[in-house]
This record gives sequence, structure tokens and C-alpha cells, in this order.
Amino acid sequence: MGTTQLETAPEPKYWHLKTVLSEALDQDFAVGEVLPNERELAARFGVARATLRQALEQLELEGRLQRRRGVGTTVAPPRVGVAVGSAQHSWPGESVDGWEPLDAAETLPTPAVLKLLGTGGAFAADQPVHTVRRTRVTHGQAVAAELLYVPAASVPGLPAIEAPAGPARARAVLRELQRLVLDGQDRSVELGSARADDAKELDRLPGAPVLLVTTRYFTAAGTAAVSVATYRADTCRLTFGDSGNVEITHEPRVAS
Amino acid sequence: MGTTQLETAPEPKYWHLKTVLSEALDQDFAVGEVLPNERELAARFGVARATLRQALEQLELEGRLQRRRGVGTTVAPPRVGVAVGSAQHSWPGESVDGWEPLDAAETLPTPAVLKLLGTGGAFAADQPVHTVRRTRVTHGQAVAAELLYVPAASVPGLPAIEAPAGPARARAVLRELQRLVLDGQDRSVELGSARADDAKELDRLPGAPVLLVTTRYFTAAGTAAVSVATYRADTCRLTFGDSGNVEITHEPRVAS
DNA sequence: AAGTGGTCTAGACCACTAG
DNA sequence: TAGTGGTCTAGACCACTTT
Repeated sequence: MGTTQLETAPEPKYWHLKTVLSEALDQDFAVGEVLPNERELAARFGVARATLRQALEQLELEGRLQRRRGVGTTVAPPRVGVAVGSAQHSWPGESVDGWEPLDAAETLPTPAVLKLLGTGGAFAADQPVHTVRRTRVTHGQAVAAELLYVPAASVPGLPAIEAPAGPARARAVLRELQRLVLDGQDRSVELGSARADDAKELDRLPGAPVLLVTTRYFTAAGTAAVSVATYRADTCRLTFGDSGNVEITHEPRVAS
Repeated sequence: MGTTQLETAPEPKYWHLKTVLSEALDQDFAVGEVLPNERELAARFGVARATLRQALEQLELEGRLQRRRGVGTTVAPPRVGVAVGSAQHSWPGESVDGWEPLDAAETLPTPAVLKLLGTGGAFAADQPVHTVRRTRVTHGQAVAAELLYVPAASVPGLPAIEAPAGPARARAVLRELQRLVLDGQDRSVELGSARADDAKELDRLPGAPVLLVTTRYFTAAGTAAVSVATYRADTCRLTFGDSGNVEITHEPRVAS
């Protein structure tokens, strides 16, 4: 009876915690600063560690925190804008934008890749595809890992290449691709979780949230190549057009 | 000694669980089918419910499952491709693509919005902005909620509008905007978590993962409007260009 | 060796949906 | 009212980094 209308909130604890922490980050912490460890934070807020972790997870998802096992939790810098779609179509590797070829190989296409390549393209279902692995580095940080699929039929000049496995071979495939006339391209973005190999490349744990950017490259003959790029969702903001230079802060998005 | 090399995996249980479930989904379940409840699944796999939930969470993040409190866990249909960036620039509301105006209001811009609008645009920091709320429906499902910010100075004709709050007023603002000459636009995509109001609109819980699409609209006078659209990350695949019609399956992305 | 975040358990109760 | 997923707890141990 005597109690005021406090505690009226059916709001989950972790949600409220997240809000409190978020404000604390804005006011009392600088970028790169390390937070108290989880056990202490949990004790300080009077919740179980699992609950505290639920709040931290959300903040990490929003790019506000960075957690590293054995090290601690630090305040993340604002997300970096990473240019993804330029106004002009271009083959991978044509514009110098931080991509680093790693390796190239040859495999049979998985059904998923086949579907992306589409029917009627310059390839056959049982013919091999060349795969090129690249990583992208921005501001000294690995932000993306890419796997490029090029049907052998797309680049007839390729069998002649005898470059040893490694960056040289990857570059050779890209060079061959760039000799074709690019008719158009096509892009989609969706949320995913990092595969083990991509996670390693990106210095994240497997399952970390990533943005999957799928690009299809068209020639007159059909789909000549498909790229699946895995961007770190915690640190990246994908930009299309020329908005890469704008800083976006972490403040509340609106007061409607 | 007698044991074979089983149990050599330092792989987390939930990760392995996710793989097993993922394969089961491919083989033994149809889209829309409901899974056994969490307590039973956990028992069946011999793990704690929290561990089982960790696997389910990942699968939901990847768009393979849909969980609804009080109902159950069902197999999600493939993500819908949602066209976001067309080749042509256009004002919001110009092309008929499923957007539904809800309401319009007037507020003072938050610092974050101010930064997006930029300095030197056709507005002043202490002048109000019109906000327009819209939702986007595709395949009978709400996929996005948008908040459009239009500085009052961008649309001088607007004060004359006396439409009552509601869709009519929202449409009036959009109409006024469309009278301007659009010079260009600018887009970025990042991961976020749904605010309470957006979550409600999208029929999700607060904090659900979303794709934040920020668009800036330019006229000769500067940034005339800014839109922040919140897309359901679990059900949407954002498409740029004309790739919206391609089905992408949930199969393993590669066998490198 | 000490300290961090990551995984896991076995419970409990709550909020929501549907019969 | 019964059944579902969502939240929360208080522990324990593990994997990793740093000193």
C-alpha cells in the first residue's frame, strides 16, 4: 500500500541493465577503456552473471562493446564505414579498396552456390568452380573475409595458369576475370553467423554475428562469378554510395 | 587407452548441437513445422535447456527457426528478398513498394539525427524536424519500420498542412517532399537491436536483431531528409539492384 | 599462476497463447 | 488452464591471455 508505483515495470532486468550501462558508457567511459570484469559488474548491479552477460551481449551486438576472452571488456570505437557498393559496377579486385588475395583453389559447386550461379549461365553443374579467398583490411583491422566463386567456364584462359597455391594464384584468377566485359551486378545483405574459418580470419569466435554480402557478377553469357563476403557485424557499417566518411554516433536513435 | 579418438573436440556443445539440428531441419522437417518443445529437445540431446537454447538462438539468428512465446518453435521459410536500393534515386514513397505511412509529428532533432543531417544543410540545430513513421509489408508480413526525419526548413510548404495526426498527415509530408528536386542519396546498413516501439511494430521482442538502413536524401541545398529503417534481420535479405527474385537456400555456404 | 570471458548445469518462476 | 518460450539464479568448470 505504502509503496509508490516503483517496480511497475515488467521490463526484463537485462534490458534495464543494458540501458543503464549504455548511459554509463556515454558519460563515464572513453573508447578503449576496459570495464570491470563480469563478476564484479554482476555483483555491483545485484544480478547473476548470466543476466549481466545478456546485457553485455546486446551492447556488443550494437557495436558498443568489445569482449575478448582472457583480456576483458572494452569500450568499442564507433563502427567503421566500409564502402561496399560503388555507383559503378566493377570486378572484384579492380578498385584498390583494402582487399587482399589469399589463395585460390578448385572445387565442385555446392547446391547453394549452384543456385546463386543460376541456370543458363556459362557453366555446367558438374564442372568445377575456382574459389578465391580474400580478406579486407580497414584501419589496420580485418573487417571481412570473402569467398569468390568463378565457374571454370567463365574464365577459359585459366587452366593455363600454373601459379603455385597462394596469393599469386588468387591474383591470377582475378586478373583473368577482369578481362571479361562486366554487364552488371547484383547485391544482397543479410545477417548470419561466422563459420569457423571466417571467424578465425576475422579474429572472432565461431558463431559471431556477421553481415553476409552476396554479389553476383553478370556478363552477356550469364552469371560469371559470385562472391560471398562475411563482414564483422560488430565493427562494420556497410555503406552504399559515398556515405563512408560520416560518423554515426551511438546515441539513442529517436525520441518520437 | 581403449577409447578411440572420440571426444577430442574442444567444440562447444551448443555449436555441435546447432550443426546436428541444422541437418535435421534440412532432412526431416518442412517449412512451418513445429519442433518439439525446448524441454523435450534438451532432454533428448542430454543437455541443459540453456545450452539447447543457445543453439536455437543461433539458428533463429540465421533465419532458420522462428520462436514465439506461448506457441512454439517452427521452421522458418527462406528469407524474403526485400528490395532496398534501386538503381534510380527516389524520394520515399515515390515507388510503390509496400510502404505504408502511419503517422507524422514534429520534434527537435536528437544529436544523432543532427549529425546525420550534417552541418550546412537547409536547417538549423534548434529548429524542429518533421518525423514520418512508416511500415513496410511484404508477403503479408511486416518486415520493416521506418522513421523519416525531414527538417522543417526542407519543406517550406508544410506549415500550411493541417491534416489531423495519422496516415493522412504522413502522406502530406511525403507529398511535400516529393516536390523537391532530388540530387542524390546515400545508404548504410548495420546491425542493431530493435527498440521497444519498432519491436512492437515488427511483432518481435525488444532487442531482437535488426538491420538498420540509414538513407540520406540530398538536394542542391544539402541534406533534405534522413530515413532510418529497421528491418527484421531474421526474416529479411536486403537486396540492392535486381536480385530480389532469387531464392537463396540455407545450405552450407561452402566446402572450401 | 592469476585473471578474464566462454560454456554448462539444474533448477525456478514469469509472460504469453490457445484450448 | 495447460503448455510454450522468456527470464533469472547460483553455482561450476574450461579456454585463453597476460604476467
